[in-house]
Amino acid sequence: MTGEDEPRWLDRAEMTAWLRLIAVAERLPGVLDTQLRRESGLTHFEYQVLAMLSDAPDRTLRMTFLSLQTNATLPRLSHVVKRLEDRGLVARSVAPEDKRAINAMLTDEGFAALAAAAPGHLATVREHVFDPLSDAQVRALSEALGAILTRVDPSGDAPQDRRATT
Amino acid sequence: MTGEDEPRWLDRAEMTAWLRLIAVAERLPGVLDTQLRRESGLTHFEYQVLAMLSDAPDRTLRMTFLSLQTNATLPRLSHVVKRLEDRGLVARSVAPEDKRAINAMLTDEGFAALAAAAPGHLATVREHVFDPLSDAQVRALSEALGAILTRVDPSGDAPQDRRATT
DNA sequence: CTGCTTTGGTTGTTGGTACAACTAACCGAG
DNA sequence: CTCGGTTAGTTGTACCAACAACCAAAGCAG
Repeated sequence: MTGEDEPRWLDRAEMTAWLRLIAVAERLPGVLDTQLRRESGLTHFEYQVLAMLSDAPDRTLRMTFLSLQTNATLPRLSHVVKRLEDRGLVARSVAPEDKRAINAMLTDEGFAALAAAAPGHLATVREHVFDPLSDAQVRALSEALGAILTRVDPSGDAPQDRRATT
Repeated sequence: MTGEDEPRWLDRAEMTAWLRLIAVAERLPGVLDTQLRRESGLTHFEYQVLAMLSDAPDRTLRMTFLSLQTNATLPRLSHVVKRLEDRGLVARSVAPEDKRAINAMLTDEGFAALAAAAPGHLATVREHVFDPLSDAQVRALSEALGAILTRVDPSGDAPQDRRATT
């Protein structure tokens, strides 16, 4: 059916890069989650949601937009936002102009929780990611990851730099 | 107690790199898992375990070593290997020289499952990761990730290039 | 304004991972 | 040889995410 050649194997340089990429992809989320949960009682994903909201006009965003920006499926976001709402960190309301849509808004308590969590999180990110990198390495890393993202996320929704995530 | 300064905020270049890094770390595992589960009935983590074993002498490795190489905790590996054993892809046996240790060995069926899964997986890796990268970008990515790994995984256990993972 | 399709979101279930507690084997000091 | 500590691994629980099924509002054809 798909009369394609056997794709060529990875050479040694590609293999090393690949092993390192999956190692980072596997371990980094755990590092971030562990620090945030211990010191702030937040998941890294919850932190991202709060951070996105804190930077939005009126601290308010649509669920669908949030799910794209945070690399999450909509069901996942729905569950998480419900828990955040139960904890008083976020409020939900029906959007006036489209009664299907839901606006998630960061509450004052949510903002306070984010502000309390941010310094420790930022320190962790610096320590584990940026401290060991030179400026040139940061640029090179960013460029390579950007190229990968065009394939992993063809719609190109993810990395809208809206100023504050960390 | 820890009389440290507020760590400096991320500048714009760092922010972009950071957003892209967490986007890749969040989405890439899902892409790999989805393809492998649909086409081969394997998790990416299960695939890694089988691949590590297939490249080892006698297709046999100790649980602890496997857990380090695959970036997994020991409890996680224990659960997964048990399931793989139930499916006949792996066999476990007590190590003769240390009766605490367990040797996991790839069975013939396990090797067959790996061989069947490999081409599709390799194609996915090429398509989503290496196709959009130049050789220079691969080298730069690898170098930056290596630097990050020294912090995320201080013991330096992860990326022993044992030839075959993908 | 009727019916079909698409879009936005929620809910239930299932499966996998983390964390903590536990058992068994090894090992070194007395 | 035995006793405390360490290492290797398993088991149970609790939580989080993926997937599928579902509901409601919007859009659009006729």
